[in-house]
Amino acid sequence: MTRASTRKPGEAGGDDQAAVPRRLLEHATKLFAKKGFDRTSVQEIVEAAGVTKGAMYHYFGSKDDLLYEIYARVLREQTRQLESVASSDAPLRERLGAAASDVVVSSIDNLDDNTIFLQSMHQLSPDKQKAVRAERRKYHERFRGLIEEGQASGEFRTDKPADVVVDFFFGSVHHLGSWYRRGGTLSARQVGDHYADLLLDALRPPG
Amino acid sequence: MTRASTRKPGEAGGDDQAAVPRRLLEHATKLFAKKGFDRTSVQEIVEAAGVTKGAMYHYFGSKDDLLYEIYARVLREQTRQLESVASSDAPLRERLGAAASDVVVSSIDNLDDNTIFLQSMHQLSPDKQKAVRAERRKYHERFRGLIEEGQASGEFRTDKPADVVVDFFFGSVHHLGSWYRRGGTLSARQVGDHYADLLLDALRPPG
DNA sequence: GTCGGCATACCGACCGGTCGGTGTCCAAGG
DNA sequence: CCTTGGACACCGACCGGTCGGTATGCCGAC
Repeated sequence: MTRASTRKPGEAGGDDQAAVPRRLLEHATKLFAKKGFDRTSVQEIVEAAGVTKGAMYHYFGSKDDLLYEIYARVLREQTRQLESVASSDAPLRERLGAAASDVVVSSIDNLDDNTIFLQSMHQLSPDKQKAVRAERRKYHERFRGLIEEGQASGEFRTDKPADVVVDFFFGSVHHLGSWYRRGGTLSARQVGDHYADLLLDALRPPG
Repeated sequence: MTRASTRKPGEAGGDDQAAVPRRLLEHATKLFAKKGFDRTSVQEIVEAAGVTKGAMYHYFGSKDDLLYEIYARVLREQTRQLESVASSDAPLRERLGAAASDVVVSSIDNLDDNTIFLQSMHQLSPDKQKAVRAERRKYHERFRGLIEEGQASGEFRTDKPADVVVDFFFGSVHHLGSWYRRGGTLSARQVGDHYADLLLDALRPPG
């Protein structure tokens, strides 16, 4: 019977013909999010993707690698997005609000990746974990910079350390996956705007 | 050689003599928090606790049971605390502030339990998971009640759904474990008060 | 013919859970 | 006081099964 397809490896097509690494990543993401990293066997992943273990270990060095690639993709995308918003020349409140709302929307759009991030990060090998953390910290620092800018200009309260506010906010963001359900009453953008408002208003100088 | 101790089973003592179930729970908590539920073998737990597998399966029906007991303990304590604060006759803002600050402090005091909650809940058997979720929802509903009370009285803004605010806040709380480190510059209570302030100020009617 | 891109068969390690047995304490009988 | 018996707490060897990873072979393209 042989796996259908006489196509070239890199060639795109319908769904079946999508590049093997992409299919693997895609199905691994879904399974990791649904059952957790440890509970998902390599066998399940390759079956879902319609290939065999040989194929997987041809493209990825280990099961860990699969997880790491998922992280890296998410981090790259979020970092890119933040950088683009934060460095515009709009007023500070708008930039922070947009950054906050955007990260919520993108977290909801990719709820699976978000869930994995939350639950499985500590299962990565120590060095890969370190790499992820470093990237993550850079992201947080960029975000914190926006808050500190507003504190320096007097727009934001100064009685709350900026890093506490950052951790406060990203805690909320990371936990979206535990309550947000598609098809609910709120769209991703609505939640994003609510969250952004709550953040900005929490930052108003006390009076 | 025989396990030292001619004490009666229930009898308390130093550390070695603490009741076996307690010791198991204690070490299981630490190990689960450090390495995750799936990555921790029953063998490791019983070795850390200084007993054998036989002893563990004498007191707990399964590895899942161990995890469930840890959850249940935390939930009972937090629910008790919230109920006590929420039903006092202090002004609303004080009650909500105290509830918020308290849950942060208790989450930090038991960072391990908190970490486990975050990472391992989905590894419980479905029925136990359901039980935990139900208890958790009751807790959130009680908390939400406080916010709705303030919205009804005009003290709090009404343009943000109370349940969104609750999820926003508890996201932050659940994520304390990913950044708070003992020995840092902030005490648990300081963080709690910061978080409570941020929540209360985010709830001020917009102006 | 040889090289990338897979498939297939298989290995060794480990893991949760079980189960027959053992030591200890206590209560009752003599 | 000593014996007996049996409940309770625990021991530790063992088992079936699973999993990540590997070794090897095949096959079409160049």
